Amino acid sequence: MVQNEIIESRIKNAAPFVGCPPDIIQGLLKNAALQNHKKGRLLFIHEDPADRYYFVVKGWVKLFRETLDGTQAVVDILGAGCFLGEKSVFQDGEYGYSAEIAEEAELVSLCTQDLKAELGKSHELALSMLRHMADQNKKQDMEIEHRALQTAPQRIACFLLRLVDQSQKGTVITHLPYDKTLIASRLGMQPETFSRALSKLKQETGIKVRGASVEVESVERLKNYTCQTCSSDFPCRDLLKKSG
Amino acid sequence: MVQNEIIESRIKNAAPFVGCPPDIIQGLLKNAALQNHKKGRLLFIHEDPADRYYFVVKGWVKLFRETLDGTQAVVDILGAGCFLGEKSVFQDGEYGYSAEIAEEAELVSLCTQDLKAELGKSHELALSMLRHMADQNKKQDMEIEHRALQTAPQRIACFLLRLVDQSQKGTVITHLPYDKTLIASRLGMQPETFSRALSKLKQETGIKVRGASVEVESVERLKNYTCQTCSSDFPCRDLLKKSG
DNA sequence: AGAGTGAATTGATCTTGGTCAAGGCAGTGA
DNA sequence: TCACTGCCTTGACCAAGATCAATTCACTCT
Repeated sequence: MVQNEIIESRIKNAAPFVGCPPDIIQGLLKNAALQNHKKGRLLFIHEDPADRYYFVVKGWVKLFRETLDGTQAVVDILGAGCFLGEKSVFQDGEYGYSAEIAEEAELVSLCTQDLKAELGKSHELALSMLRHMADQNKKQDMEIEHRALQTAPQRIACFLLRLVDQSQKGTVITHLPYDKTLIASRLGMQPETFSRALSKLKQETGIKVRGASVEVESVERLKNYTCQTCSSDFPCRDLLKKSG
Repeated sequence: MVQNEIIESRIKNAAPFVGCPPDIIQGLLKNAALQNHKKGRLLFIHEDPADRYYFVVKGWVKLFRETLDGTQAVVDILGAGCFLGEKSVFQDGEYGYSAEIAEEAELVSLCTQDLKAELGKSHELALSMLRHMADQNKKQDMEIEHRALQTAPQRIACFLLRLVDQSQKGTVITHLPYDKTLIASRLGMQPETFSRALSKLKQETGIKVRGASVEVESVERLKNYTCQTCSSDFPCRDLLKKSG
């Protein structure tokens, strides 16, 4: 059971599970499995019956929905430390979106039935899951606000601010975590718009971009440019709380 | 304690409280009070410490946030059967938005401390609150999708479809629940855009509008016009579940 | 009935981002 | 090294919705 120990060490401190007694954690992990997936692999499809949910150890997963007329809307891109499909337990046992591997990923696959069962047993688990859901809620709230009020360059700046360690002074260098096209879809814009908006952002805030690496000369300047049209002060409240 | 009985009868079957044992309900209502408020009354402000949360018995409440540069973004408009401010319990005891009476309203004001205490005691309450939060989540998901993919006339049509009893055949007549300006802000558009989009909708789907009353000749035609750009079939899943 | 108020409509113009088309650039594989 | 592929960028044009300004409409108050 070496694999199980690895899984346990990675997952037991994840947001929805903190503070749970060990036997509940064991119950949750009863049917867990560590998996590796290649880019492009489809994990599940919107409205399919949900038997598994997942925890991201490494890599990136794209969540999206498809409309009747075929358009694809990206819901989120999840990285290490995030869960996906876990909310199906409260939503008639169906997935609320489709999920596809965006960059080669290592996942823990878990059983939704186990989650349901343990939720019924453990009050602690229910409470931390509640906190987790509330955080998700807040995150979506901000997403709605951002999409409504921010311009394309501001949305990119906001994305960058969330990448950099905000406590740092002076010049900071970061790397875009995945393709620009994917970032664009994550931010709800077209690749062309992303490209142009990034150019504008360079002019306006003095950042420098070469390939995937971004040099932010003054975090302050980025904040001034972006956070005016936001209802909460920077650093954003949801930054410290991870898990999708 | 006549007032308490009135309150209890109205609130005990609300989504987050269903299936709770009577003593827990009593605990929740310990510091409850029935209130009447005039239009324009500010209930609480974004990021203020949250001591009360509310249940809407009658009327309409506007939820919104204000950005640093003064723009107001409407989060939602809540009617009878909805809660507001209840999520503060999981969000560091702060309100996630400001709330203002949009149309003369009757509310039950409840104590967040009591909610917190009872959540700690009752596993049932935690579980139904969890379901409630999941529904909210789904609702927000749809909101994001709609704002991204629907045109202004489609958003209005979607709003109308949610007003009419969808099972009805033939011509249906509804009434807009509040001012057009308010509906516009709820749908994230300007009043002018709303007006023009409504005209277009009249042409395209044959609906008739006079003042606040709307005559829908064919619900089917409205669906065809709107639901193409949506990822879930009509009738939308979230329709049956109320409570904001 | 008439004045006054706020909501709603309409027109003209502008801005943002989307769409379509054409290249450019970087990494891969023979 | 050279083609091939996919990602990214750039340009020209378009469409949706925002903005600004001017009425018009509906309702209340006197």
